[in-house]
Amino acid sequence: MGDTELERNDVGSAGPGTRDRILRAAATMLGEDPAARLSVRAVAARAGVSTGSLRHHFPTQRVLQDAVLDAIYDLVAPEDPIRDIARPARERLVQCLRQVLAAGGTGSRARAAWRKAHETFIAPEPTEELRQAYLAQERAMQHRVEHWLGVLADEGALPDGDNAQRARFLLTVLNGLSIERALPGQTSTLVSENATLLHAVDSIMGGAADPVTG
Amino acid sequence: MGDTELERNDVGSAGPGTRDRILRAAATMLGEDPAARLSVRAVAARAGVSTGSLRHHFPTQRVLQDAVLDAIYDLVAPEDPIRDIARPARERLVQCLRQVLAAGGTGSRARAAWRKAHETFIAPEPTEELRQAYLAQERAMQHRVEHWLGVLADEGALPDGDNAQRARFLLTVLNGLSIERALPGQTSTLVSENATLLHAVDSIMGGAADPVTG
DNA sequence: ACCTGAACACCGTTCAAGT
DNA sequence: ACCTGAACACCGTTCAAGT
Repeated sequence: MGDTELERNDVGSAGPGTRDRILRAAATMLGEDPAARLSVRAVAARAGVSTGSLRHHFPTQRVLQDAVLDAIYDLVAPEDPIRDIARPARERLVQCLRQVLAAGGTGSRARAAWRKAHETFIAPEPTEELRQAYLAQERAMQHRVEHWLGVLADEGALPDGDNAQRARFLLTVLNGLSIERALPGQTSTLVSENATLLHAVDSIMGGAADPVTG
Repeated sequence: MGDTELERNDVGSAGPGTRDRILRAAATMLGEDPAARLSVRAVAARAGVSTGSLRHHFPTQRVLQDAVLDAIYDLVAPEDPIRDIARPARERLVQCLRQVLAAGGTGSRARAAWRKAHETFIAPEPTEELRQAYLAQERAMQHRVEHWLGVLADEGALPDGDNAQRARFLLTVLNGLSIERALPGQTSTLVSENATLLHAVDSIMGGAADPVTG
């Protein structure tokens, strides 16, 4: 995996090639509107290509969307801790998740973040447009976590299984931890948050016999 | 609250009424296949009703799906199922957790619940008084979950371990699922929420070898 | 108020046909 | 191998028309 690049034009000859043009068009559309749906026809039209041609390069809509996300991540995030093969797999995964969590901040920053989330996504009536905007974010996160799981699976550190569902599970745990950071509890955030994260990771890695209990 | 019922036929007169028939049809379809997509036409046909009529009772697809979930939870969870020794332990625990989740509602009710939570606990500066108020709630929930774990442990259905930490973990998952219900995603709430809940329970019961993967 | 069914504007995927 | 565009079988939503 990881064979996703936006550019690799061979010699002078012609322009970027159809595959790239499609990827570019889709990325541009996402740039203009993060909630863009990237339908076959819309992307094909934007790339100046037929739907059949698009399907030839990206046999399925899911493949297209993943490829676009991969291409964007390739541009934007050169490396992350998941590739640090010196350290054990589960430790790296926890590290990655902790990074996501850290982005939400703690204390008043966490509260501000959720205030924002509440204002934009929860308070207003959920129009179709809003739903799409949120789904775009969610899909990006989901894809990121799935990417990490994919790396571990390639190493053989993760048993075969439904990585999409595993990612959903981990994201739910992250959401739970994140909202708890914004709530006025005290609870040994330091200890119990970490235990929860570790347990969640262990539960998908199938390694530990009796997790959580410590 | 709790105004979601599958049945409440008045006197003799006619059958269940269109709204109920639709709800029943959808619930049946979910029973047959938990991954059913519940499209307008499929549900309408199954209920023996026109798409227009379906739309009259459920103005949007999202409303339909929320209503079905509410109806199912209403049917299925009348009172504390933890002591129902006829059924397997993990099933009962899932049931209890689902009940907690159901109390938060779906759709606009879920959003209202989180709006309230936001107003009272997240938005204001966390005074000591506020923290105590929240902690009281949290402790109640924690205690409830620990109670369930205690019952299962007494049966020998749960390996020895730190039930407090296990409860914390489960509450975090519930928080995550609950906030996701208030967010405008669509994501097969029906399927993936259930998978997440099952996985969370399996992970603390230490039973399954390779959970989540299905 | 409740219900019908056609119509509209979209989907994703398939495929014979071209170059 | 790559590309085209029509065709198929679906969507969710809207709406004039009936009762």
